[in-house]
Amino acid sequence: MPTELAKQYEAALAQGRWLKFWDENGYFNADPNPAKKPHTIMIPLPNVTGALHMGHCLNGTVQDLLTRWRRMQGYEALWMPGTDHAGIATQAVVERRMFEEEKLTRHDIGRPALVERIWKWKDQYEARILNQLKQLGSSCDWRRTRFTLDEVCSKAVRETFFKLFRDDLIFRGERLVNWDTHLQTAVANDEVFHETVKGHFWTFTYPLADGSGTIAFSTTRPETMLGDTAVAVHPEDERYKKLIGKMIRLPLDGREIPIIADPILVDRNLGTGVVKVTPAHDYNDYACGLRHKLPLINLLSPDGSLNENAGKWAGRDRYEARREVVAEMERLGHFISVEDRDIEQAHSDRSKTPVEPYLSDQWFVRMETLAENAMAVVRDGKVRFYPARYTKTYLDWLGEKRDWCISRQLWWGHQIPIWYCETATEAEMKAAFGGNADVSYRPNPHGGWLICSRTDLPADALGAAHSLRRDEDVLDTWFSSALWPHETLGWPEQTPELAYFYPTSVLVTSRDIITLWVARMVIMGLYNMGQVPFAHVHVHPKIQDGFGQTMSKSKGNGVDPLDLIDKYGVDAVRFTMASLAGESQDVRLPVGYECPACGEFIPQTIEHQKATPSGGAKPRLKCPKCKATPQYSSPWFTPDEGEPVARTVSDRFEYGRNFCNKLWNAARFAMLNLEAGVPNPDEPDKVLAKAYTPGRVADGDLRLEDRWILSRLATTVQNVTTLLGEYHFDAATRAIRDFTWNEFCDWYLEMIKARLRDESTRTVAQRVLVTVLDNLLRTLSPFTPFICEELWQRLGEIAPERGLPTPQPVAAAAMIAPWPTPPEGWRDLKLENRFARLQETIIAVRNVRAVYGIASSVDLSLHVRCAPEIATQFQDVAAQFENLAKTCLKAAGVDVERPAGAASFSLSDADGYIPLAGVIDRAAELARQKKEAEKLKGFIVGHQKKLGNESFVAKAPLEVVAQVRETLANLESQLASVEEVIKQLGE
RNA sequence: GGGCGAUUAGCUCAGUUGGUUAGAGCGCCAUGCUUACACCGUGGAUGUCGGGGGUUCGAAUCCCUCAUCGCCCA
Repeated sequence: MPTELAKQYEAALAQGRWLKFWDENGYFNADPNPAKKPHTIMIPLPNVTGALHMGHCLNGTVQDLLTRWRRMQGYEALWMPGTDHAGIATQAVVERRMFEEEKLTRHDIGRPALVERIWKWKDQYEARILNQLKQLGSSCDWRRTRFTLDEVCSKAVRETFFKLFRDDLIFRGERLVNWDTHLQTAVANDEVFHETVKGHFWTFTYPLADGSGTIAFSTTRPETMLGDTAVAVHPEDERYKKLIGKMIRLPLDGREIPIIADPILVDRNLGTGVVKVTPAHDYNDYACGLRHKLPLINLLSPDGSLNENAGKWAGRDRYEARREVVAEMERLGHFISVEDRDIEQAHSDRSKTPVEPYLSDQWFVRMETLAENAMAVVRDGKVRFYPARYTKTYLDWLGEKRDWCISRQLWWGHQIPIWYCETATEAEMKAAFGGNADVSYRPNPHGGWLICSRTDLPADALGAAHSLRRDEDVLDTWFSSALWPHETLGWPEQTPELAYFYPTSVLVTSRDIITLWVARMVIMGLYNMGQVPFAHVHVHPKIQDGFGQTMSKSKGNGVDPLDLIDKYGVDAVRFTMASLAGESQDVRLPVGYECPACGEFIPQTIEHQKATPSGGAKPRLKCPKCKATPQYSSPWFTPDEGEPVARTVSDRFEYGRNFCNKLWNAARFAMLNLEAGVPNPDEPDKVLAKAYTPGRVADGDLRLEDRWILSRLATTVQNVTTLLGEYHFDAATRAIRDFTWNEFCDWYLEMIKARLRDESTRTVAQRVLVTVLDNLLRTLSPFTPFICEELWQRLGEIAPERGLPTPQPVAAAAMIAPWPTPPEGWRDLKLENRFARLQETIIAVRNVRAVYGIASSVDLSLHVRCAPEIATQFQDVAAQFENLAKTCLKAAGVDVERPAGAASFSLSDADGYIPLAGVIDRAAELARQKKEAEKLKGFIVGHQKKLGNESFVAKAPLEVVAQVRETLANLESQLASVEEVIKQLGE
């Protein structure tokens, strides 16, 4: 027997129940199926440094919405889950934690022990992340979950590196890199942030080598004078023109360096117009050095101290050396001045310490042709961005074609499959590897050989006489994630999955990784597969906190979606997130905490975000109402066991929760009325006998409101379908919400209440009602799958066959039911217009009731003056006036007169009068009508002005002018009616 | 410094190619236990569309400029 639904939707019950049901039935799984078209989405692999926040929640909601929608449309829909090892980020987090808690560095415990700790961290966070995704209802094929360091991905990485090396697209080169002296690794540009720090700006002189004078220059980094290999001036600078080509003797170490002319490096209006050039320690100087073939002097050791090239300062920390160098210059009489200055200093995002430009040997991918190919497919439209403006970001970045530094001096990641041999001869190399297609080698520019191999090489692969040494570095994380769309499907094996699901359909991501990741996936997809990795890239908004800061794992402002799911229900969270997923706007999400003692809302402050567990005690809130001091939900720490926790809440999500409750109750009402044995509210002694039965409904049996709701349903479903295809999730959400609440609930359900109470009209009303509800649940299922499944299953008990005009058996689950495709014939715009007039009239009557404070229990009468054909329409729906406005339509026609003592209202093609003898306050009504007249006059003047403007009439399109004329005529006729009433009231 | 985007009601956001009187949700005011829903119903108030200039018969919408904010790149 069907059970009666609770008055409120209990989200938590549905969540556990249907997740299990879907999983047990394998509804999330996708397998190659020639009978269906594939639809594939690869998750933007979250990294395992920390838990997911609301940005990921939006990202996941959108992907699941698309996947569920396409699945219902009949696609074999695969959503592939997985996580990223995030080399430097994860290693840094684990190292930092280890240092904070145990005062240990990685050098204290060694490589294997550190890697083991990182794996433990990974296991913990991977599990947490996957659980967060599952709780969101993500219909991923969980059997296929991948991790970028797992066996399948590792094989793909190795194969790709080997191919690139063999094709001479990978090379070893000496470059300036951003060096993190704390972590002792190169960091990529995108791992660097800039921050203003207080520094100094020194001015010194250098003596000319011939003793003929000095030249003054300024610097913020005096210690780099030890690595200067030139001094540059502007070629057109009259002050220095004659010095170009002369030599300078460096006061600190006596070296002689030339004065060169460089219009790019030097801005002659800045400072002294003279720039010292240190090619090994500054990016601009490096470029200048290349232009002038200057020598490079590397001053730094990996730990940030100066090396042997710094002479007597070798071994000193660079900042210490800076002070001493300044003192030395002063002692030698070359110091002129020093001033305070704010300096834009590059910092490592990982260690938060200043990075140094550092000359080192690194591995690079040659980007020239790879980038060109990746640009071509976007220009050709083989990959499309939604919104299209992001195309520019992508093309601009790739257009620079900067070689990609892929080596990282880390211990966690894919170790570079390169072996060095210093001693072997070319003949020996050929003898050992000549016929081996799995090994590729070439000379090392520094001497010896670079050997790349598909499989690990033993140290004695070249015989006992030579030893091989493997490169210790690992690959940039993005190297493996660039392969994500094909490696997850089994590449380099030619699996059936790869053949069927690749290229994928759409990548759903946020704009900050278009260059980092999207571009690289296109590059590698083309290189390995010869095909683009995805046809569409949808870029959704970023979630910001209440203070306008991007929500991120490192800022401490990340809100755990599970907190919100716990409070509002998963459907509410999904529905709200979808409503925020528009074209361009970033979205602010102000949050707060809920006091576990009294339920008070406590807004979040920056202090809450920043508070970290320093030593034993964990941070707490203070409730202003009950003075409790609970611990609170935060990405930084786990609350103590058994401690009451203030969870994160945000009233934004009441939007989704309220909607779910509305849907729930609409369905509850419907189901109550589909069953027999329900008492008739009109006649409580009698019981409604007719339960829902499936059956045909002839066209002629449909009432106005039936045809209207079916028309609106058809329009709505069509809109939602179009909007989803354009990735306009916010508009799609609004469309389906407005239909559900403002049309289905507010009007349709209200209008059929009377029919459901009447045994003779009950059957048809039931059949239409059940059809609309069925379509509604299917349309909403991708948005709010849990509540829809719950209602679908309950509805299935009562109405296992349903639909118009002929009922059909329904699918076993809402999530696998077909996406609705209401017949085009249901749409009837003329009828919708007619219905709109009815709504307008009812609202006008309700307005009168409200203005005069007439209780809803008091019946009103309505007299309508209008054209005969409109009068007929009013008569047709007379019952609805009773139903929706407790008003009896007494008369309608051309010659209807305003009864004395009546309140009135005026519509564009009808005037309404409501006799209120005894209730009406003549003066108040007069004032009300006068106000209305003033308003109308204002509009009329505006329109008249427009029509009085000759250029408007001459230049505006005909239909616009005609429309203004028509509106003006309507306004004037309305005004006439109002003035007539005013006149009568005045008599 | 370059690029992209934003600035609309107290808050969070819509506003398709310029065209009647600029919308929604929350909040606010008034009112109602009308048996689906108070996570509700009914009615209402609220805007110099960031500032300034321009194009146009007509600008929230197009152009220029300034200010503020966010992101990306240097």
